[in-house]
Amino acid sequence: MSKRLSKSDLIPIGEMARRTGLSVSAIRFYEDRGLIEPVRTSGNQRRFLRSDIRRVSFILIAQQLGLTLGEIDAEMRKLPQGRTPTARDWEVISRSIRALLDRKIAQMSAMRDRLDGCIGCGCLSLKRCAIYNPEDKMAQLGAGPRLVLDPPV
Amino acid sequence: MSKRLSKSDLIPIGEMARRTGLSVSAIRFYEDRGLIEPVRTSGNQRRFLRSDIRRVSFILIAQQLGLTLGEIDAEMRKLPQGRTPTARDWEVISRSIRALLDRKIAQMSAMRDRLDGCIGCGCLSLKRCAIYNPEDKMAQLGAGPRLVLDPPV
DNA sequence: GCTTGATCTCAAGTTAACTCGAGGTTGCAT
DNA sequence: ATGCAACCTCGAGTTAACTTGAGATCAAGC
Repeated sequence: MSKRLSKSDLIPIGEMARRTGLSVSAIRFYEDRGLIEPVRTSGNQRRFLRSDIRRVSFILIAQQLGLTLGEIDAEMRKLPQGRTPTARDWEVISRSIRALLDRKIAQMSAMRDRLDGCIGCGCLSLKRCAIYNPEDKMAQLGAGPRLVLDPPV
Repeated sequence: MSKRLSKSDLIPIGEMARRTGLSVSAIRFYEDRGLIEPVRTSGNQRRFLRSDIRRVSFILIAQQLGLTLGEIDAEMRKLPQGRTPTARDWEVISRSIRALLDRKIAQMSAMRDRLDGCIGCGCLSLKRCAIYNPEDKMAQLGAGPRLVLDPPV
């Protein structure tokens, strides 16, 4: 006899929302982004697997770490079957995230140190400022929305 | 006799763009945001003062430091006459920016450290994860666009 | 006086990560 | 069988920091 799917194994979106703390619309949005792929009932309603809760948890944790949904998606697609991460996967991924965080912190620290050297100089010259012009071209931040570090405190 | 305004003291927008490295549209945008206030010719064209170059430089430097235009605007309005910052002003402002940067770095470092404790645990549980749930409610990141630390490398 | 390049305004598009609302359908308990 | 909460889709709105484009006007040299 095969393992039956009990009713409680297929979770509707509202319950997903309650269990993960996300809003219903956010969950739908993640589906649009391709981060989760619920099945559908005959009546076209979403039904999630229990493993999707873990998957969403993973997304939320990674977000707390400052990854964008794009970066998170990339990490997850690196997994063998594109599957919900296991404990082992999580270890691999979290190491790579750590490296990413380290780089970002180093970048900000460098900026702060340059600022220290700048306090009191008052140069305010684009041509000479150590911050604005550290070794020619650090200003690779590109177009579009700029570096946003934090919401206004 | 009064000091005459020589032609070269009133800078048109195109020259501003060349001198600051900004695009013409970005300069207009900054004006819309109230960050700069050029005068107008009889024919309604913008003319900038030399001091506006310093003002724009200041904006660009502060942006490199990770401040939003809103934060920059706030800093500048703190100045005595809402004037283009002098060397002394710059010192005061840069100290306050430094403090801001320090806070942001500390926040990220704390997150990274929590990640370290997490590597290998594989819990992936929203209820128990130290990252997702550090002392109840660190998750004050709010709605709207999330923490974006860096453009994709 | 004419041409040409620089400017002008205003509206709409871009990216990220969602939210909100309208108008319509499903699923489950009674 | 019916009522109603929960679900569905789709389009538009939000914020930040700009860009792009259309259609019109200005400034300056020849």
